[in-house]
Amino acid sequence: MNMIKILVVDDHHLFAEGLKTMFRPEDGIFVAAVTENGHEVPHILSKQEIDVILLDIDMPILNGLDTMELLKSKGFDIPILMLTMHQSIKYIKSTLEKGAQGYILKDASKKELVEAVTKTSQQQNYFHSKINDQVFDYFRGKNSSKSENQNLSEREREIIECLADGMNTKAISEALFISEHTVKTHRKNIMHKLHVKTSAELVKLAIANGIISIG
Amino acid sequence: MNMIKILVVDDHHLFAEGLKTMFRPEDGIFVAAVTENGHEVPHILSKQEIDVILLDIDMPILNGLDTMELLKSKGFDIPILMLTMHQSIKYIKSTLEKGAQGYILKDASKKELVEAVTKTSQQQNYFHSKINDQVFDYFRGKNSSKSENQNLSEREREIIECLADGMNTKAISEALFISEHTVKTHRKNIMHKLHVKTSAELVKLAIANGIISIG
DNA sequence: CATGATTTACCCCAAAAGAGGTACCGTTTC
DNA sequence: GAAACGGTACCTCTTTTGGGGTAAATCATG
Repeated sequence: MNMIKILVVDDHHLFAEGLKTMFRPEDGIFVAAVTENGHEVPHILSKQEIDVILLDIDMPILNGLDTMELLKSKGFDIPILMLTMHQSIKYIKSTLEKGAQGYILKDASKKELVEAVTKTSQQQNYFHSKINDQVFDYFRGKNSSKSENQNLSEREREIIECLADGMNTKAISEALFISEHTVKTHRKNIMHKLHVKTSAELVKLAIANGIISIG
Repeated sequence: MNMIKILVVDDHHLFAEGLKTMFRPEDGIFVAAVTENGHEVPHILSKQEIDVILLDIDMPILNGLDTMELLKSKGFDIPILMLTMHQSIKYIKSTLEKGAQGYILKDASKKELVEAVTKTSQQQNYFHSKINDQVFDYFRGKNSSKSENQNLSEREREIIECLADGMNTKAISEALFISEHTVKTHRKNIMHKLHVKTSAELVKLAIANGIISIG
């Protein structure tokens, strides 16, 4: 039986270190490489054979989604299993769109991870049961409130960022070199799109959905 | 040399599982027990000898801070090393106040963790270098802008949560059975305490500092 | 080139927010 | 028992928000 060679990309050293020692020969899985930086992945892939990439989403330098983008642009086509603590539909959706093979949570059991890695290596999809529920929920409510969350224009995102930074209409208009009327129109449109009643709620929703960051 | 017996309390099975296999005899550390539920800790402690508790903060059923509270109330006095991904001063402050022996991040190295556990078992304090910086920063700015971030009253936190949920003054007053005047007074006081100019900024800051959650 | 999305800008108007006060009543703490 | 704090409530006032419109210029893209 051939061992499945995996590459772990995770900025939590301890977690990656733990995975390394967790797999036993009888699991059929072997951690061939570990890195905490997405930028290093192409280099590793060019030097050694990897069957599955275990990819964390939250990473400081290059996050999981951007890492997938990088790999795609470099022509790599290795099955990717996202391993993360997030069950937000936003992340799940993004990873699926970018072509991830599977999605598993950090609170999964070892058995589930072994199954996930095995399936992924065979080009099969794997989704943690908790994730499945989320996905179903999402598609059930497809043409209701949540579908339009992401189609904000760049300008609209800018406005939200300004609002989150405590700027009022006048300040925003000066910062973006547009009239106060325009700022008001944007804010109005955004609030209508996202179905929120106040700027405060807008900021919370924007943070929750990753539209803006908390930096 | 006596092995240090540790109890790992973490809802991320994979992480806990990884720790279990990571420690080697030469590290002098041995994972004696693992649980994902803070409620089970007293029971485990009464059944077996534990030298150090490795405690995660984010847990669904009983979080790390409440677990510490529970242990204190039951009279247990075993050194606790907080193991978490958060570097927010809020968590650090809370854990210190509750008497944690140390604080280490999940992106630490194995070497650092071994050092942390060892020190903790000897009743010494351990703080990850990243944490140290945070703590110093905090005390440096003690009587400036950031000092009052955390001393919001429970009522004030409630008000922020309502604002983040898109409620206006009237809605909040009805939800909390107080007058609109009172809501305005609270909001005013909060904004003054946290030095923010708008409710939108307030929500962002509250989320960033863990005062409210994005649920 | 035509259609649609984006960005821009304006109108009116009611409601809410925000900045400045004061003040009373319980706790807790010194 | 006085002081400090938290929660409550009220006042006035100006500024801002948010809801309802309309509409032009620009950009993208089929």
